[in-house]
Amino acid sequence: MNESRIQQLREYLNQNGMKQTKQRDLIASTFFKTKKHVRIEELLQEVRKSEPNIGYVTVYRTLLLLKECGLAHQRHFGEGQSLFENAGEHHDHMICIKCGAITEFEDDRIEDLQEKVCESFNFKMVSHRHEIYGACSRCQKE
Amino acid sequence: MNESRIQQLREYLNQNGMKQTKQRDLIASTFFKTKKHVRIEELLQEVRKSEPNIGYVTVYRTLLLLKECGLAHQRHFGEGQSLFENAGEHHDHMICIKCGAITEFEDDRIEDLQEKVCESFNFKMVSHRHEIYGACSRCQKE
DNA sequence: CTTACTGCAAACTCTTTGCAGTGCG
DNA sequence: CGCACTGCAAAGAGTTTGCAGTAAG
Repeated sequence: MNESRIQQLREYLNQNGMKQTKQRDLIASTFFKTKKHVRIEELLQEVRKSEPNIGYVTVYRTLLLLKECGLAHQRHFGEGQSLFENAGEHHDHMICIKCGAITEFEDDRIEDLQEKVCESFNFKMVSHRHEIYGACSRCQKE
Repeated sequence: MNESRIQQLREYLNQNGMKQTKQRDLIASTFFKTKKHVRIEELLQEVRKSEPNIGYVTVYRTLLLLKECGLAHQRHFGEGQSLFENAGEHHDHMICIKCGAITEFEDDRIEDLQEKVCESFNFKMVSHRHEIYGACSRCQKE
């Protein structure tokens, strides 16, 4: 699974005369291991466990690269920093406005209706985001 | 319509020992006249037509105030600045990734399914955003 | 008169770019 | 070896805060 993505990245690098480096390998494979959404700073901390000298900018640029070749999506929940998520793991999000917990959901019926809405506007969908904000079950009790 | 919102704002101000000022009145009423999404800078330009000395910060703080009392929503499409939109004019958005045009849509069936998803997760929805990115009909032709 | 508001300027936060040195191919 | 990549440091973009003067109640 991760292997095929690393492979995909390598092909992209080759095709564009870009180089494979140990930083990119490390950052990408760490990112692919991450299931959840990750912010640049978090991923930086993570990769620094193996390579303490890696810079913020390299992580940043590698994520942009992954985004470019379609292996990552960049999201902007609420305010503040970007979060990156693995492409292919598409899902929508429920975000708790109290504790910040992010729960994922997927509903094919919603996806279908979405397609229909697009058709009716003659709009060609490339991607979408659907986020629900509210209180998660744990926070409702308090 | 706008009147009742201004009224609502005034009540909120009173209840919280805050003051009614000509800047707030102007900013709020200009905001309520704006149907579409507005960024701070745009609203600033608009109100400066009547009151050239109004500062960015005042517009900013007034928008936060409106958000606080539920009269505005703050959104973060893509990257960059925030956009504020009138509460009550709920709709979802289709954003053209070429020309940036924002089209609004609403689909009750989607809203219903959304409610159901929340129920199944025991999640209490407060608000949501649903955005579709792609090419608008005009840009598809090019 | 007292207390909140305004508007300037400055501080912050996160992102993006410039550049000299490093290392892949 | 040449050219792309790294990592630092500095520049940007947008937002947020501190403060002295001003005005609402």
